[in-house]
Amino acid sequence: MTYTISDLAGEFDVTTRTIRFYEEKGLLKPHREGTRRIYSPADRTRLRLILRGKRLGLSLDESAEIIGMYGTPGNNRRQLEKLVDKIREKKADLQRQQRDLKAMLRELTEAEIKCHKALGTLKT
Amino acid sequence: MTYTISDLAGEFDVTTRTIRFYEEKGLLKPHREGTRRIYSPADRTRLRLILRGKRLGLSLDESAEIIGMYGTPGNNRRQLEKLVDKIREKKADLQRQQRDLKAMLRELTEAEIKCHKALGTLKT
DNA sequence: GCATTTCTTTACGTTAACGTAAACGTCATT
DNA sequence: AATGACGTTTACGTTAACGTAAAGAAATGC
Repeated sequence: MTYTISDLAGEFDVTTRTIRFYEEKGLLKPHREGTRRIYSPADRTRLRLILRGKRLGLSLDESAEIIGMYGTPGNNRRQLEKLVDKIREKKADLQRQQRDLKAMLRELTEAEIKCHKALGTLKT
Repeated sequence: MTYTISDLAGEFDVTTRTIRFYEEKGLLKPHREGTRRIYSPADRTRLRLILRGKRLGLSLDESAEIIGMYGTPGNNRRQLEKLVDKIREKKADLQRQQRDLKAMLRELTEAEIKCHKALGTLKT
């Protein structure tokens, strides 16, 4: 299965300009058929991951770095250990973000409850 | 207790320019002592919330909107219901973000395990 | 009292992540 | 063969969130 650029743009609700921009930045390298871009399922997955990173507030560079970590790890020992360290760093970042998220969710829930109480006293 | 601008800049590791910028955008309104800015604990809290929003990838406008929801809700019924709706929308956004976060954490953990296995076969 | 630090305003500069427009190729349909 | 629908490259424009620099007032240390 393959996709055109507008297939993916439609599916993920972004513009074709955006997808080309990601390619320009080296995040996607679709196969070419003549001059046309042809996207594989793997390309589609990469785009999905990029957009997910975006929703988490990551820059494109950060997303690229993280996606790079999913690839097959080299066989060099030194590099492997370095990769593990980087993975742990990213995980730590995300875990902090998770704490921030939970805190904000708690506060919003509190605010919601306050609204309900205010509505309650208003019903009379 | 009050704080100067560089107190807060130091504590939260941002520049004074950043803090003034937030004020320019209407996110902070410190009291003035002559021409000097004086920050109350409430101001400090607002700054903390802004920076937390930033870590979550929110824009300043979004953070401002959310912080506004924590205030005392009006007494108008119509407005209260609208506020509840907005709170629920934000909560839904954050919950999606939470799913994205967990997915990414899972994948990073998988990658980490792959590295460990690779290191294991390398030890021989 | 003088230098140094800390504050102020004003204003132009910078980067990321696209938007927008022009100008053109190509394929399917009418 | 002409009309659209879709693709391409090239290039300038835009917005958010600050950075950076200049020029000066005020407080603080010695």
